[in-house]
Amino acid sequence: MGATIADVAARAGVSKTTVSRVLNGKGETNENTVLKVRQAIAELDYVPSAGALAFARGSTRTIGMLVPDLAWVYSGIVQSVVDTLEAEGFGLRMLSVSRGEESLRSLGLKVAAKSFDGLLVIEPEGALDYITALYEASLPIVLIDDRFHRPGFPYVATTNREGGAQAARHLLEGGRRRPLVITGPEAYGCTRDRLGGFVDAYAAAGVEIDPRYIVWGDFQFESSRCSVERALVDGVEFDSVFAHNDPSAAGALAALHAAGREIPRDVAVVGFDDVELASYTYPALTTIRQPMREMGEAAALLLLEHVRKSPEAAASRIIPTSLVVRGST
Amino acid sequence: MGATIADVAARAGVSKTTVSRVLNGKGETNENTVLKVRQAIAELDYVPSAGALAFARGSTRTIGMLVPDLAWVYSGIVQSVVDTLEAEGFGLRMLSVSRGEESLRSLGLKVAAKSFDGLLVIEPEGALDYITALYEASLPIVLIDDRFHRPGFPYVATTNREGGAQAARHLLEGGRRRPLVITGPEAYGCTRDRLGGFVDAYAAAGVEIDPRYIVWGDFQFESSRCSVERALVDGVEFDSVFAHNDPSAAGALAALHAAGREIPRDVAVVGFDDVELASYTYPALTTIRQPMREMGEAAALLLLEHVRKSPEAAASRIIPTSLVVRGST
DNA sequence: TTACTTCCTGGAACCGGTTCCGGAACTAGT
DNA sequence: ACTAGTTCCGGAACCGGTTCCAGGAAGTAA
Repeated sequence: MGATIADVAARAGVSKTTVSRVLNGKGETNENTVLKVRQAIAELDYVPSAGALAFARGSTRTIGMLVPDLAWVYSGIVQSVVDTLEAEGFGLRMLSVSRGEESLRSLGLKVAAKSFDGLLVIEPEGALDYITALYEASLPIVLIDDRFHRPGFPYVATTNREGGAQAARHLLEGGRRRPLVITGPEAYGCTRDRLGGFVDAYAAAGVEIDPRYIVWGDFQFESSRCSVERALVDGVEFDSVFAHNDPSAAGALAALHAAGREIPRDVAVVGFDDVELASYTYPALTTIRQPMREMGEAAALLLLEHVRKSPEAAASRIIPTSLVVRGST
Repeated sequence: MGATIADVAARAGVSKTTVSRVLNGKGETNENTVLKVRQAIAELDYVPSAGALAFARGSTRTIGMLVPDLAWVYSGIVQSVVDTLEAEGFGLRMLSVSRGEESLRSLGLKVAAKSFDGLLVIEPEGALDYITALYEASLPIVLIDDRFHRPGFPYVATTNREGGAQAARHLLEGGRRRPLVITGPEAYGCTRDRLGGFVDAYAAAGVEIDPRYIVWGDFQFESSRCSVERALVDGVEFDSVFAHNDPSAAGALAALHAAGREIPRDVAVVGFDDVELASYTYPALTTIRQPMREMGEAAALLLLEHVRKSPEAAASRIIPTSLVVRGST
C-alpha cells in the first residue's frame, strides 16, 4: 500500500526512469531488467498514483459530462458513456447544471483548471452560447442533441425525420388515416423533423393532414393528456395519436382511457424514444426507438477521437431510429 | 490561459509561497500584498490547475460512485449527489460495474491509484464482499441500500417497515380489507420490511392476511402482471394490490385493465418508490415515496464527513418514506 | 540600547511520476 | 586497433502546486 515508483526502482536495483519505461512499454529495455522490474512491482503491489500520472502527463484522462437537470431520461446514455470511456482508460466526471448561472461559472473554472480533457453535453438548454465559447477556446466537445442543426460542432443525433416517417408508415399499414399529432416544443429541430417526416409520409400515401390535427405540445405527460382530452371533447375525429415522446404518449393513453376509448381498437398510439416507461403502460406502447446506448457509445468514441486529435476524427454520427411495435397499435 | 502560480508570483513581485497563502486564505499576510496578488491573479485570469492541486495535496477531492447496471431508477439519487458534492467542492466520478469481475478488478486498481477519496455505492449485488474489503482497507464508503442490515457499515436507507404500514393504513381507510401483495425478491431486507409493516398494520386493524394473498415477486413489471393475471383467473378475491415497487404496480394495473376491472372502484393499487413512471400510468399510481434526492444528499454529506474524518461522523441516516395519493386508490 | 515577540515573507524541499540528454558498454565495420 | 553505431540505462530537470523552516523588519518591554 502506497509504494512509489522510487520504491520499485530501489527494490529492482534500477532507476525511476527504467521503471517508468517498463510501465509504459517504451522499448529500449533489456529483457532481464524488465523481468526484475516486473517482479518488484508485483512484490510491492505497486500501482502508479492516478494523481501523479495526470499531473506529470498534463492530461487527466477524464471526460466531463453535462446532463440537463430534469431529463434523466438519458440515464441509458450515461451508462453506456461510462462503459465506453472506462474501456478506453478514461473516467467520467458528472457535472451539475442545476444551479443555473452559478453552475456555468463553476464549469468555467473547472475548464480553466483543466479538470477534464473533453466535454460531453446533452441538450444544453440555455447554455449553448457558453458551450460554444468553450468549444472555440479549443476544448474538445461533443453534443448529444438533435434539436439544432449546427455544422461545425461535433455531435451525435438520430434520424428524427425518418423516425416520424416510420411512425406514419406503421399507422398507415394499420389503416389509420386520421392521426392526431402531439408535438414537442416548436423551437426544437427534432420536433420539426419528426413532424415533417410524419406529414410527408402521409402525403406520400395520399393523405393530407389537416393542421387542426396537429397539436403543439411540450413533451410533458400532463399537457398531452389535456390536449387529447380537449380534442375528444371538441369532437375531433381521429383514429390514432402520434406523440413526439413517450411521456406525451402516456398522457394520450390516460385521456383515451378516461374517455372510454379502447386502445388500439378505437385509437392507436405511437410514442417516441422508447424509454423504460414505454413497456409499462397499458397497453404497452408502440414507439420509435432512439438507441440511447448506441448514441452514448458513439458520442464517447467521437469525443475521444477529438481529445486524441485523431486527424480523421469524424464530424458527427447519426444513429438510426427503429420502430418497436407493442400493444398500443 | 495557462498561467501558473509562478507567473502570478512574478507579476505581483512576491514568492509562490505568498501567492499560495493568499489563495488559501492562510492569514499571516499583509493586506497590501494580498491586494497585489489578487490583482495579478485577475490580470492573468489565473486558475490553479486541478491536477497539480490534487497532486500537491495528496487528495483528489473526488468521490467515486457505483450504480448497478440496470437500475437507473436511481438517477434521482445520482443527480442530487452531484449537486451536493459540487456544492462542497468535490467531483463525482461514475464507475462502471457492468463488466462483472473485470469491473471489480479495475475498481481495485483505481482505489490503489487513489483516484478518489471516497466511494458511494448503491446496492452492490454480488460485489458486497469486495466492497467490504475496500472498506476494511480504510477507504471511506457509504452504502445506499436497504436490503442489508449491516451495522458497522455507514449507510443511508429508508423506513421500509413504516412505508409498508403507510400503504396498509391508506388502504384500510379506503375500506379495503382483502389486499393482494406482490413482493420484491424474498432475500431482500426491504421486501421483508415492507411486507412486515404491511401485515402488522392490517393485523392491528383486526385483519389477518392469508398467505395465499402474498405473491412472491421480483420487482419486474412482467412477472407482476402474470401473477395478478393468474390470481384473477384462479378467482382469488381481492379489493386492492400492494406492489413492492412501481413497475410491479404498473404490471398489476395492466393485468387488471386486461381483465376489465375498474381502478380504483373494483381494485385499488399502491406501489412503492414513486419513480417518474408512477405519475404516468393510468390511473396515476398511489405510491409510497422514497425520497431519492434526500437520500442522495444525505449519502453525499455522510461520506464527506467520513472523508474529512469528522470525529462526529454519523453511522447512518434513515430517510422517512411518505404516502403519495393519486388516482389508483 | 538590547532582547524578545510578533508579523510577514521567501527559499527550498517535496508530492510521484515523465522525459530529455548524455554516457557506458557492446557490436560491427574497415 | 580505431571509429561508428546500437542498445540500454541513469541523472536531473520538470510539471504546479503546498508546506516546513529560517530569517528580516518592525514593535514592545526591560
